[in-house]
Amino acid sequence: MVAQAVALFPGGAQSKMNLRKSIGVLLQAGLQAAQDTGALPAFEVPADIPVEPGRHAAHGDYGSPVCLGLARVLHQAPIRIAQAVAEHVPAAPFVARVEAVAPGFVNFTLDPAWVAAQVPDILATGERWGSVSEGEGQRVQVEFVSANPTGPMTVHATRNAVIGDVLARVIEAAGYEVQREYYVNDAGSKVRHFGGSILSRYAQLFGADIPFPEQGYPGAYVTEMAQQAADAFGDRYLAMDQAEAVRELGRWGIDQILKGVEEDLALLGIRFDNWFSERSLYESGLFGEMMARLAAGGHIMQRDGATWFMHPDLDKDAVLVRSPQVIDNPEDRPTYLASDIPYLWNKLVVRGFDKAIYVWGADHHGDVPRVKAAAKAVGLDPERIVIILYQMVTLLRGGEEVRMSKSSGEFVTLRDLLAEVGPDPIRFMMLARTVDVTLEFDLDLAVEQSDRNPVFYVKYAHTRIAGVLRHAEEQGWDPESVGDAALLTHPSELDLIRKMLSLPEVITLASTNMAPHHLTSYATELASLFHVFYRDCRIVSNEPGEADLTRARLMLARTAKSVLARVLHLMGMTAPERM
RNA sequence: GCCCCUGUAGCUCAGUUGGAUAGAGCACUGGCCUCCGAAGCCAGUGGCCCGCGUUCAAGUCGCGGCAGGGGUACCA
Repeated sequence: MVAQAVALFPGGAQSKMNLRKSIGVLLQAGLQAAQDTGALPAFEVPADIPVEPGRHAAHGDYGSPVCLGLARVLHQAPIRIAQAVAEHVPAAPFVARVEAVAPGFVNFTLDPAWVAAQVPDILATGERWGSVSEGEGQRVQVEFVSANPTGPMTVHATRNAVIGDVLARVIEAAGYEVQREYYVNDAGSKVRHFGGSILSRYAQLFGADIPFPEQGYPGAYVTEMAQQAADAFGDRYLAMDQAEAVRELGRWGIDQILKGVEEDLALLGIRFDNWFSERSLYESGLFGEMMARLAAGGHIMQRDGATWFMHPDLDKDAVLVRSPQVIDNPEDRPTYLASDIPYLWNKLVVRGFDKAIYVWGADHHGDVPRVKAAAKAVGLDPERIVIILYQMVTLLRGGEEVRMSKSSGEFVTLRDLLAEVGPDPIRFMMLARTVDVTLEFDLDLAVEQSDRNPVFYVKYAHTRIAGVLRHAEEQGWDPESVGDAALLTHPSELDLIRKMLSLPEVITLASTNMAPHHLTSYATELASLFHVFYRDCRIVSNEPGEADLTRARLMLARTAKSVLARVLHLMGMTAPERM
């Protein structure tokens, strides 16, 4: 045993690493030490050591299969390697036992006294508990929602909003500097179609007949907007040139819609640092610069009077950038890709973000290779682009799917959901699945305030602790007193603390995998372990001789409450004192 | 046709990048409040779409099927 204490996990606010990684570092040291003493032949210590939480009590708290993989390189039985490593792992204050177990796992058991001693640190760290420094201050941008501003937020866009927002929160907790941006698609033909739709309805109010655009927006909200326009502006748009009226009403309409989107998102607890106009990419001349840059690189081709983008990575020979069907304004008919290229340049070069994260519905998956190819073509590293694709949402009501169709203008909006369900269940339900699966959103379940609804389980644990703390105060206990953590020795107490100690790992996992759904399962597990602790351990005891234990348990309860609040807030949910 | 996602318990889903005995909620059955919030806890029933392959080890990787959803460039 190498007599070298390793301060890998200082705990508290200074904690920059998670326990799993610390165990990995210990294993690396053990692998090296075993070679140095000749217990193992020389080989290169792997840079990345797999460590995972033990799934069964017999496996300890963490285990690593690294020696199973080394068996081939070293031409030795994995169990022999594991034994050699286990003997050479340096001592660390948080590890009580290191064992080699057949067929070749190295298992670690945390020291219970160390575990208990972390409680005051976690409590003192408060809402910063769980933060890690993976990001090392890198500046990243998360662009999300970015729904067309031609109609209210749909449930599909709501999933986007929740994923993007929670991702941003998690990435911040992982040590990145994050900007949240909404990309406003205010260029192109849809503004015209939208403006034309409003104008047509508007004209009807004055008894005039302006045909409804073929690709117009039929929803009832358009008619309501026309009424608002009539109230605010009178009939002035009938007097002016029709194309001009379409343009002005289109821009006015977009502003109205965006205001509504901003309000609805605020009710969900989501705000953006920046709203970025697509049109500005054309007005600033950046689009032209990018086209010139692409042309210089031989990536532009003219065909049928249109402009096409070419790149060897594409499965098609070329992708349309700009259409020949230009009328008066040449910027009116760009394609999606056209603005995406200058936008990307703006993010990564002009504004200098280290990474650009996009949250897209899976129906856009076909655009991924194009944007990556465009990045390469203008000389940007495609690794700096991270695109999260999430699958569709289906709504259930009364056990049946609610059919939605944007073309008919009939769809359930975020505003409907907020009125019917409220922000917390929306967020939890939208978050509880991986982005890769179609989300089934059960409206009846979401509104149901019962034990069938998982949303309330976590919040209930928080309020339950709040209730216990209130009770303690009524009994004369000082809720702020710091107890003696060494008295926390019950298995249910230690299980609860170990779960709290693993929050940094969850944040690392969710951030590196861009998988915010891990938070929901963590929150549920943490709540569950509190309930078990509550069942097994009387917190507030007036028995003589149990005053110190009560103080210690009150401290643990407050700590659990703090960590629960931290997780709820990472998910953008409230942590109520009563419910 | 081609591309992407999915297929795990009766239902809805996890499964920490290939590890040890595959987990949770709901539903169903039975138990637990004269003491801190029973929106809670405990116990029981029950599962990896099919085939081949890679590997010491496959729910996880590869190939081929089957099934469902999405996309397929002038709407973005």
